[in-house]
Amino acid sequence: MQDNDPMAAPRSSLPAVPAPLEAGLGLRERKKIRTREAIRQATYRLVQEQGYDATTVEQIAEAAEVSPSTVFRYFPTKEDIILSDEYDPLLADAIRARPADEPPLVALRRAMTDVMRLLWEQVTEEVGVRLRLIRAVPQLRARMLEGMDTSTETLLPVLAERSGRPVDDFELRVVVGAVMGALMQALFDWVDRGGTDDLSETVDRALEVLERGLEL
Amino acid sequence: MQDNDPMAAPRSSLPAVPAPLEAGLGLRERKKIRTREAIRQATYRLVQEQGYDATTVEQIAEAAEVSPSTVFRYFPTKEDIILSDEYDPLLADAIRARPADEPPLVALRRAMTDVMRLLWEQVTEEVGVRLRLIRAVPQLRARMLEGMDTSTETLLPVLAERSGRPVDDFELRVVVGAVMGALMQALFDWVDRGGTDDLSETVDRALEVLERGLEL
DNA sequence: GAAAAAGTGGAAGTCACTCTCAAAAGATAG
DNA sequence: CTATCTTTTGAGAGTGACTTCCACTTTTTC
Repeated sequence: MQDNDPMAAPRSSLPAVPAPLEAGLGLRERKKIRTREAIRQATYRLVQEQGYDATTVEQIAEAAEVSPSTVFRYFPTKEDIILSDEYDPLLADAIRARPADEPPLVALRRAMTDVMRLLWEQVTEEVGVRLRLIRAVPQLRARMLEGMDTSTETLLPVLAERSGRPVDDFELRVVVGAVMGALMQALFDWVDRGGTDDLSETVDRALEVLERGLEL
Repeated sequence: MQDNDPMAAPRSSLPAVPAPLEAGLGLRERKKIRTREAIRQATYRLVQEQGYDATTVEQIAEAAEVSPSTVFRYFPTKEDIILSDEYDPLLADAIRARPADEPPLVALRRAMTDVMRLLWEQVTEEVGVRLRLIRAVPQLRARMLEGMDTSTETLLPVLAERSGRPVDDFELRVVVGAVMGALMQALFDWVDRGGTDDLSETVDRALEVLERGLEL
């Protein structure tokens, strides 16, 4: 029992992927995926019905038909049940996939809107629910912001490579920070506007503002 | 008993001011200030000795010679003992104090470096300790980021006025978000570099990058 | 089919945080 | 300066997230 936390969840700022295809996996793995999904579903349902704070882990456990201790085996914290996802590597790949002669910021923008579009197509509804929750519950907002910091660390090496700068370059870091900050506000603005129109377009507009040089 | 939480602490992303002058206040007020300061001091000391998680509120209460319930009367959460400050209004004023013909971003940069310089002169040591803690403890980092979001909301109306845009203007929001994101990474970079050189200069350099248009 | 590995539930414990209430201390009116 | 009113405090009893530990069951492996 080397690895006593075999299902630790990566953290980021975007919704979780839908259940991966249960292909060619042992019974154990399939069950794990289902349990994980059951907990997540139960959580979303209960939280929408009763609110985040009013929903206890015990209730979640009961609804997902597992014990409370199992809930914590799958997710390190209650917050993570809602916040965990695995989009950072997706975004990193999307950037790497852009033509090498594209300037870093443009590549980042295109990659990001691509990923957003994908997201939007796959899990439209959940994106809205999640972002609305995050906007409303301070604890979740704080944690999402931490996720953005994590994303920053993921993105740094990728953009360092593309721009030919060292990973710990001051300007690079500042620029990535600016992008994340801008992105966040764009997402919030989208939620405040009702969260109905195309998310990827909102993101694209935000990053365009940065490219044009932050004129006001 | 209208106001049952008379000492609620404003939140932001910068260190707390040193104990305000206890001028012409009743005994009651003076005691409150001292209690608040005692709690804060005790917390800083214990946290540096034992680490953040290892320090319980009970210990803090004991060291500050108050009851645990009193600690929570003064600070809404343990995190706030370290994070609470009142710098947002200071920054807002500093911006308003800039000449009206200065472009918004320039005014913001100058105001911010001014405030940072002031901070640096007044509470050099605490700034370092605080930022190092924030960098190291995930919970605090998350909460600080939430503080940046709060700061964003404070700054928005001020910059809206200066730029002649509505407060809910999309581009405005994105730009302020970008500034805060950049600022944060600049602070982290400063901590990582040892936190010894001039903080206001670091901040100034970061905002310069934004003004120049995020080239990489 | 038996041993090994992995996953689960249950119980007991810690700690942040809330609520309530009565006692203490400071402000205020006469 | 004393009686009263108001604010602040501490004590105690919760709640709920999270941890740790252990015995038990289920899958995998040989």
